[in-house]
Amino acid sequence: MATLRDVAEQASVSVSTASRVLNGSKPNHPVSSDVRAAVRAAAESLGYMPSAAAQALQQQRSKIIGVIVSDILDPYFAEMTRGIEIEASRHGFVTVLANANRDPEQECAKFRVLREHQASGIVFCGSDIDGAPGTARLAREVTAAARQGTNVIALAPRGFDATKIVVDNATTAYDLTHYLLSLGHRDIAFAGGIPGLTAAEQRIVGYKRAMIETGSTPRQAIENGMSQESGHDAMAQLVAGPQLPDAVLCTNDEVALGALAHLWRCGLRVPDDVSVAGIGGTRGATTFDMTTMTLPLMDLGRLAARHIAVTKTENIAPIAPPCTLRVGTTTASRG
Amino acid sequence: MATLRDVAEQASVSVSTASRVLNGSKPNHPVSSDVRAAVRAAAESLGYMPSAAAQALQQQRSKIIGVIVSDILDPYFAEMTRGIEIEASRHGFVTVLANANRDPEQECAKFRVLREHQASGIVFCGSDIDGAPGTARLAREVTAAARQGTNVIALAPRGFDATKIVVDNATTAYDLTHYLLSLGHRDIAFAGGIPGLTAAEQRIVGYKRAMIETGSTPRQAIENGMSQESGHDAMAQLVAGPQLPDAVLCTNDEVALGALAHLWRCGLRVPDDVSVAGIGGTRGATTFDMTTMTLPLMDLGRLAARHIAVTKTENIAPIAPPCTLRVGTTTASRG
DNA sequence: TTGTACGCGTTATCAC
DNA sequence: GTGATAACGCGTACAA
Repeated sequence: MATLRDVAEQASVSVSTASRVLNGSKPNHPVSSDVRAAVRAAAESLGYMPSAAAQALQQQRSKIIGVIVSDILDPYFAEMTRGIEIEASRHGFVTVLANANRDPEQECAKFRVLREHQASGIVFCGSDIDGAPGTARLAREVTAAARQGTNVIALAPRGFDATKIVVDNATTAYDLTHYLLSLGHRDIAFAGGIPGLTAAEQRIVGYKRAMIETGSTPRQAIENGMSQESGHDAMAQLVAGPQLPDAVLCTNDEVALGALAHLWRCGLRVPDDVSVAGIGGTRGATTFDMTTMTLPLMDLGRLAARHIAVTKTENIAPIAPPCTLRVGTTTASRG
Repeated sequence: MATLRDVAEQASVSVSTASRVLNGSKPNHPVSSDVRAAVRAAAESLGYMPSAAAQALQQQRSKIIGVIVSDILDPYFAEMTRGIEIEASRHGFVTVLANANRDPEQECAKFRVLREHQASGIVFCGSDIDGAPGTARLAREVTAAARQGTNVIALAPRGFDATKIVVDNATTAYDLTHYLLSLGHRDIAFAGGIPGLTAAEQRIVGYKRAMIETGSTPRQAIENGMSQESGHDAMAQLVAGPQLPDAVLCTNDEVALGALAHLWRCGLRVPDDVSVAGIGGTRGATTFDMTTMTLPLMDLGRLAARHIAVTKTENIAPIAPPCTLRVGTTTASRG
C-alpha cells in the first residue's frame, strides 16, 4: 500500500506538502499549483489511499458513526440506519452497525467497542426498557463517554443524557386513536409492545388518554412484542376472544402487518370486519395500503448523522420533523 | 482517555508488559501473576480502553468487516447483514454497513472507503448487474485489493474474483417451479427481477428450464424490480391481463409480498384464484404463511464473517448450506 | 511557499 | 520475566 511518504518521494516534495495537498483539513493552504499537480499525479499513479487508522490515531477521532439498533430486520430501524448511512457517507463517514436485541448488556458491550474505535458519534435508535438490569451501567458508561467528548444521540426515549432527536410517541398514538374514534369506532384494542419499553409504553398512554377523554373504555394492551409474529398472535387472541373489537391500533407497522396476515389467513375482511392501523410508515404499510402514522424515520437518521459529521460551534440539537397521518384502506368508518 | 502508558506507570511496569497483559496476542506470554494483577487493577481503575486506531496502524489491519449491501431495507440483505454482525461481534470485529443501491459506482466508492479503513474483509451481499457501466472498474479495484491481501467475499454471483459463498439460484427457482407444476399448475408466471441482475436472471433460467422440460410454456418474466412495489405492480399487470395465471413465482419474498398485497386489495383469493410463491424465506414469508424457497441467508452472513475473522492457514472457502422448500398456504393444488 | 521533527497508542524485536 | 526502542502513517507546530 502506497503511503504518503511514497507519494512525497515520487513527487520530490516533503510529506507535509503531500499531506497538505491530499488530505489538508485546511483546503487552501498555500501550495503552488505546480507542486499541487505533481503531488496529485504521484498519488494517482501510486494508487495512494490515506490510512484511516493513522488519521484517527493522529486526530484522536475517526470518521466513524456507530449505530446501535434493536433489530436491523425491523424496517423501523432499517429506515433509520439507512438515513444515517446516507448522510454519513455524504460526509465521508462510515457507519458501524451494532445489533443489540434490546438487551442493555449487549448495548453496553457494543457501545464500548464503538468507543474503542474512536467513533465520532454513537446513535441509539431504539428506546430502552425501564428498570431492566444493566440499564444503569449503560447509563454510567454513556455519561462517561459523553464527558470525554463522544457525541451520543438517541433517536428514541432514553434514560441517559444524550442529544435527543425523538418524536412524541404518546401524541402519535393519541392522534391515531382520535382518527379511529372519528370513524365511529368505539371498541378499539391496542396490540403489541413490551412491558417497560418506553416508546411503546408512551404510545399506550396516548391511546388510553384519547379513549378516556372521549368516554370510551380502553382495552388492556396486548404487550406481546414488536414483531410481525407478535401482531399475528395478538390478533389471534382478539379473534378468539369474546368480542372482536371495531378497530385494532398496533404499536408499530410490523405488528400491524402481522395482524393483517392473521385476519387474512382466517378469512376476516379488513376494514369491513375490523379496522387495523399501525405506527411507523414503513414500506410494508404502503404496500398493504395501511392506515398508519408516518414517522420521519429516515430523517431522524439523517439528522443524527449530520449532527455528528458537522462539528458546529454551537451544538444545538436538531428537532425531529413532524409525523403525519397516512390514511389507507385498512380502516373505514363504521356505520 | 487513559493510554497503555498511563496504565504502565500506574502499575510501575513498562508499556510492553502492560501490553502483554492486556492485549497480548500471545495469551500466555510469561508474566508473573502479581504483575499481571497489578496491571489489571491499574487498567480497571483508569478505565483503560485500547485504541483500535493505534492497533490497526501497528498491525496494518483493523478488526473491521465491511458489508456492501444493495438495500438494507430489503429483509433479504438485512438477514445476511445480521448474520455477519452476529459472528463478527463474537470475534471482536465490528461491522461497517454500506448501502450501494445496486449502483456499481457507489459500490466502488464504498469499497474504497472500506479499504481506507483497513477492513480485514469486505462482503458483497448482492449480485451485480451484468454489463452495467462501472462494473468493470469495480472488478479492477476488487482484484487489486485482493492482491494486497483484502479478503473479499461474495454472497451472490459476482463477475470478479472473490471467495464465493452462494446458493444455486437457478436450482431454487427450478425446484420451486417443479413444485408448482406438481400441484397441477400449468400456466405459471414469473414476477420480479432486474434485467442483467445475475441472481435474478439465474432464477428466471431455472424457472424456464423447469417449464420447458415439462412441456409447459414459460411466460415472459416481468422484470420490474425487486421490491414490494414491483410485486404489487407486476401482479396488477397480470390481473389486468387477458388470462390470470394459475400461479405466480416471484423472484424474491418482497415481490411475493407485494403480489399478495395486490391480490388482497382487489379481492382475489389466494390460493383459490391464484397461487403465489416467493424465494428467500424471510420473516414476511413466514408471517403470511407463504410458500417459498428458504435460503440460508443468515448463515451465509455468518460463514462470511467467520471466514474473515479466523485467519486459517488453509484458506478453504466455506460452502453454502442447502436451501429448503417451505410449503405454505399461498399455494394449493389445482383440481 | 515548503521542509523538519515530533507525537498519536500500540505491538514486535531484541536485549537484559 | 521484563524493559527499551523502533516502527506503523499521518497531521501539525515550528522553522526556514
